[in-house]
Amino acid sequence: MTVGRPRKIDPDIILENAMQVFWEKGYEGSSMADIMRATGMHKGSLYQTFGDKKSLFMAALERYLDGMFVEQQQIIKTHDDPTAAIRAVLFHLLEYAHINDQGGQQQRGCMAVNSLVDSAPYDDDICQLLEQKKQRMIGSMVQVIEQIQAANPQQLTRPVEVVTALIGVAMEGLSIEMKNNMDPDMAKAVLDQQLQLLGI
Amino acid sequence: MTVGRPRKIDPDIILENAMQVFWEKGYEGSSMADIMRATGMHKGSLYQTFGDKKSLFMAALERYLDGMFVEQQQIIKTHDDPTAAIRAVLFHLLEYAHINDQGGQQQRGCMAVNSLVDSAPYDDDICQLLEQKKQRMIGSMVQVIEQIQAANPQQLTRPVEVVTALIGVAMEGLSIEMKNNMDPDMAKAVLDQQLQLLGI
DNA sequence: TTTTTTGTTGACCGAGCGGTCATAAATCAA
DNA sequence: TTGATTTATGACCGCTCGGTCAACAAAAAA
Repeated sequence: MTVGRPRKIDPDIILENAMQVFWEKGYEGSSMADIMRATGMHKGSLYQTFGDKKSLFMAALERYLDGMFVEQQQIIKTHDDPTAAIRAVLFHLLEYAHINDQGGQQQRGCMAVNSLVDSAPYDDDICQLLEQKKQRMIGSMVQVIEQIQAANPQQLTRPVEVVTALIGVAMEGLSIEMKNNMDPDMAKAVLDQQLQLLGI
Repeated sequence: MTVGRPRKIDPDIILENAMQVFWEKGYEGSSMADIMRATGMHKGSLYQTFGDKKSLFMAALERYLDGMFVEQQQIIKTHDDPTAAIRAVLFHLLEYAHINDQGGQQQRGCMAVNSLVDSAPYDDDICQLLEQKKQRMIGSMVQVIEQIQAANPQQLTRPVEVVTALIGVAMEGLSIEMKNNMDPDMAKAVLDQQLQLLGI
């Protein structure tokens, strides 16, 4: 076994709880006191484990993005029909933005989109992290869309880049609307319309 | 003339400068010191004139929204063709989000969309103000869209509410993308594609 | 048991925050 | 000139913030 006093709490659980706080309140809006409350750790330990607030935030954001990506890959894997796969992924994303298990009355939206507005513009590191993970997600979406095109060439009349751009923009818009209490069913209906327009 | 010491600066100019700060940095990100610097007023005067920080922010936000609305009405008035009118309004909105005359290297996005993410979720008053102004804007857009439908019934295959929802979501998404340095020409291209999809 | 290593704790720090207020300054009315 | 009225100023206040650190606790190694 390793030398020294053992950890009281698994750092992964700490990160998960910290992520929930950042997701709900944003970077600036979350104080270290909030995170202490949510994690049960004292600030000294948090700083020793994660460095500073920004590093903790970026670790939490990466956890969020990676967790989401894994879920998406699983969804894609469980669908044979690529159209069904992409729809399932996007509707799952909406569900993700809707849930708020911190007990707040407000919906949380997508943590990535939230960060895009309130953190990324003021920090290049966060900006880069988001861009990198976004490219990864677009990459896997492109694969699925190309499957659709291969199976049914006349279904999609527009280039893949246009389709992904329009989907991305719509998802970001919906995340914001949901954060401002758009009815989740309404959000799903809007997404459905957008996908119909695109032929998906 | 009125009794008492005259104002050093027109409150309207103060509000304009304060708005620029809030637009660029958001509500939480703007300190009263920032606003003092931008307006040339000392905090005592600001508090006497506007009450508190939130009231100042709401006044600035309302100024932004009303200014934008007036510009939109003018654009609509100068176009006979309703399709051209609605396109002009939306492309003008993109231009509006792109300009950054504070000298920052970052684009500002739309102040309303920014507020939707970083202020509205935590304050009912701001939320209400944004909702009210949004309804006003949707109202005037509905009028134009109904003109399109009246002139050419088979151009728009979907209900007005669906069209406005899809446009709104796309504009919000584009505002975020532009805030994260999407090329303005790219943003225009995406908007053009979205409008083509809708038959506008 | 003693030493070494690692994790935990909470008091403490300087800085910046939003907001207040007594005082000074600038105008008009008398 | 004097007093009333309004605006401008900046020192000041209490609070919260992110971050530090020396003392303490718990385990393995000696």
